[in-house]
Amino acid sequence: MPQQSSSIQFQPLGRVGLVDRVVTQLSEAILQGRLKPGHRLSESVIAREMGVSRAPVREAARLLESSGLVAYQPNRGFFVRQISAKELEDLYDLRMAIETAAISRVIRDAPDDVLDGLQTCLDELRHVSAASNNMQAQVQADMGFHRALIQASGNPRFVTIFEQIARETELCIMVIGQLYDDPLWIADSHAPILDALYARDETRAIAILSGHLDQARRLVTGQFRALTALSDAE
Amino acid sequence: MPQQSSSIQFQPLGRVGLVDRVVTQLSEAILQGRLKPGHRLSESVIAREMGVSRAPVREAARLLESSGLVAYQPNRGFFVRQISAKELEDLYDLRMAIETAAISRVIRDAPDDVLDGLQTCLDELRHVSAASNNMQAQVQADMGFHRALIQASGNPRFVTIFEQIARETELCIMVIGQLYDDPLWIADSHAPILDALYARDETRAIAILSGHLDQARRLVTGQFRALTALSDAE
DNA sequence: CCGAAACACGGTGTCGACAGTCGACACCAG
DNA sequence: CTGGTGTCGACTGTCGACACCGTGTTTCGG
Repeated sequence: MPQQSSSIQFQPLGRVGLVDRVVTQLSEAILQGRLKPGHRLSESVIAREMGVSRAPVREAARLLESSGLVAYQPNRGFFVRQISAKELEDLYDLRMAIETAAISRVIRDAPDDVLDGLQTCLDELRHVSAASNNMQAQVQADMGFHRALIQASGNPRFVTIFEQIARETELCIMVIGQLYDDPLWIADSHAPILDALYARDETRAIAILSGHLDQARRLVTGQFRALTALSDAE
Repeated sequence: MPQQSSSIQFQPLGRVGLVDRVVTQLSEAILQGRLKPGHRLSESVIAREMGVSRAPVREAARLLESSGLVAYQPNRGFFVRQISAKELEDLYDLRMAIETAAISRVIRDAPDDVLDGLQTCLDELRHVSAASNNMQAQVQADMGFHRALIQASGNPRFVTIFEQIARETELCIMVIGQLYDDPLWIADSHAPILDALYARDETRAIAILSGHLDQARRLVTGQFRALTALSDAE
């Protein structure tokens, strides 16, 4: 009866361990705002609710800590990370450093067909921001372009740091709720960067990117400051 | 002795848990070369040798993973991180990005007395490299100056990333064994950076730092490539 | 003699339990 | 009312045990 000859009938069924599943559930809950910043993550409660023991939950929490979504206090446990306005500013400084460095490497090393991949991301971004009112989708597409830019640098370490920045920024934007008033601005502000890349004009590309990020920083931190000041007052 | 009032008689006694102690022991063993890159870290063996259970060892290993000293393979365990030559190059690219960004912030924001702190580090560095033949001490002093520079930027995130870079670089240098032939070069190549900082000349400071790091990168990666090619051949 | 399946072993993944610690609330003296 | 103290519940820190997985070895059919 085991007809299991050489064919491919079954895909490897979710061979993911418990830790990964807990990580997924927790990070989704956090990034969807169901677990708010500052909220205490009780290992016991989570373990009970997910039907697993505390060990995988604990490891998942440590993993989430190193990706910046939760904070750990010795003998007190894990809390959903509360990012301050200063930290958000610092985050944009770091992002500026990484992305400008990535641009230099891209202009120096990346062939034109890699840039074509970026063009695809840009089209996708333009399409999403024109068609949809879903802010989260717009943010995702925006991040997608920057992610592709950094991947094009060929430095995996840039990518991991960017992923962390993206997650934490997303966490802040989640707090804000609504962000852009002009969806078209997004795509239009990315296109000149790609133009400069095709032209291999490093100075111009960096200048434009800096301006773009500065504008985003002002927009995001401004609204974030307003929101946190509001909720602190309560 | 001034009659200290009832405020400070006791210092908060260090409440270090088992995890921290395991982390310390392991990272020291790795950084001192007693555990060589690629070596498997068996939780059970370490736990038995340190007289603790596997749980703290496991957590310590996860911590060391996020600081880049060990690598984790699912269902296989933890291994002392083996850094490739490409990764080492990428590491220097990242370091360049962080340090140049830090310099911009320092020149823009840091008052002169912070720069005086850097001067102290530089003196220390000069003293160590002139007096001692201990390579490890020289590397420490060198990193100390760069660490102070980055701390002066006022962005804690730069600092954490630098700490990670420093640890991994140290891991590579440990593999090499002997590095500098001219100890005086070290101090002399740092001084102009500080001069440019005092002069608030951002372009010059960045140019000098870039040159300095490029030189260090060439020196380190060159020897590293030679060494790893040698040990791969065996 | 050789290849594949069964096996044994050491390892990790997960679990439930117990002791140590923290924070809140009630309690007490002044 | 106020500052300090005792008590308690909930949680984390750590442990030993067991099942499962990966890997090298043995065994068996050809």
